Amino acid sequence: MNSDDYHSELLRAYNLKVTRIRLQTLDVLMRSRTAMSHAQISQKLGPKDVDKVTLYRTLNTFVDKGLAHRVATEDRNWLYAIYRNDQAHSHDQEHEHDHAHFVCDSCEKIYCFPVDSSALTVNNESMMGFEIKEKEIRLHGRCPVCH
Amino acid sequence: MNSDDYHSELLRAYNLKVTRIRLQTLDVLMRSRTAMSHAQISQKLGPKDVDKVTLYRTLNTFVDKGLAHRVATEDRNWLYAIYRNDQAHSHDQEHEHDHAHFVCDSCEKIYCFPVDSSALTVNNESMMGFEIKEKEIRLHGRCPVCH
DNA sequence: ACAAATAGTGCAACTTGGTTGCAAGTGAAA
DNA sequence: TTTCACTTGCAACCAAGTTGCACTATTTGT
Repeated sequence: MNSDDYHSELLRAYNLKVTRIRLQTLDVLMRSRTAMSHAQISQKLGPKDVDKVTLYRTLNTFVDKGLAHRVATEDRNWLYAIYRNDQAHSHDQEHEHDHAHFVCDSCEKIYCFPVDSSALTVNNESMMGFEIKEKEIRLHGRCPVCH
Repeated sequence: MNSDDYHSELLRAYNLKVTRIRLQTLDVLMRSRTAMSHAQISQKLGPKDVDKVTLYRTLNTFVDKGLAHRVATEDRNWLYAIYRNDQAHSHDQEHEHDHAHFVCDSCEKIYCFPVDSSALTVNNESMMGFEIKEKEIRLHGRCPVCH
């Protein structure tokens, strides 16, 4: 099975029609180790080949259907990343989407990591009465490439 | 010492000239338990009384000088909160600004919490080679008010 | 294999949140 | 009280993302 077939199946599994743009977008995201912005994806796809609005809608659809997730960066942009099988999330339904994001202060790339959410604890009394449903840990520093 | 005097001193301690707008902005932020958006602050101040650009600049200045910090929300806005004394941060210089933010999924307010950063760990082999300088944990759920 | 129904695409115009440039006003050090 | 750098207010601007609408492509049923 080639990667296009694989991607088609993935799209269908999420009740999405298989279109050229979705396949290409999915492919770009799958190949990237880091979460990508609209602009970055658009560039990879060839900006003339894909309308910016269509790409925004494609990405939003991926997020809405639970195929991808979105991270807001410090400079008020969004980055998108596909949920990967190999990024084993907690099997606890509640915390299925717990995340660790690593933000490189040098190249500004954002890496997504699998994380055992039970290892994330906040030991503080002032949090009494707050019901925690989901956790995201965001780490800043330097990635191996920029080291 | 009244609160204005206190705020004046705080501003001076951060090498900022004491102006009406800074005092008022500081006051609004100090009174709030949650991080506030430009729009929220502006409303508290009386939108006619403070130019939006000036408020943006005031907030940016606070952040630049280390008096406040900024959290990017999911919907690409910024919220601002003063670093408080009573929010004891780790005394480890490196991780001085480690944070826990609680995002209420109902009222969308963001609460800042003190946190013992050493309690935040990500146990994962795939993070080899990543140098972590700062950590932020972001928790989603329901705050006591919306419970 | 084909047509109808449904969903996706492309374009232009728009909205929102935030920034820049510049002239005028103000705080604080001397 | 004068000076000078810093702050403020206004208008114009910018960039990211969205909406409305006509058109096109994918899917489903036959």
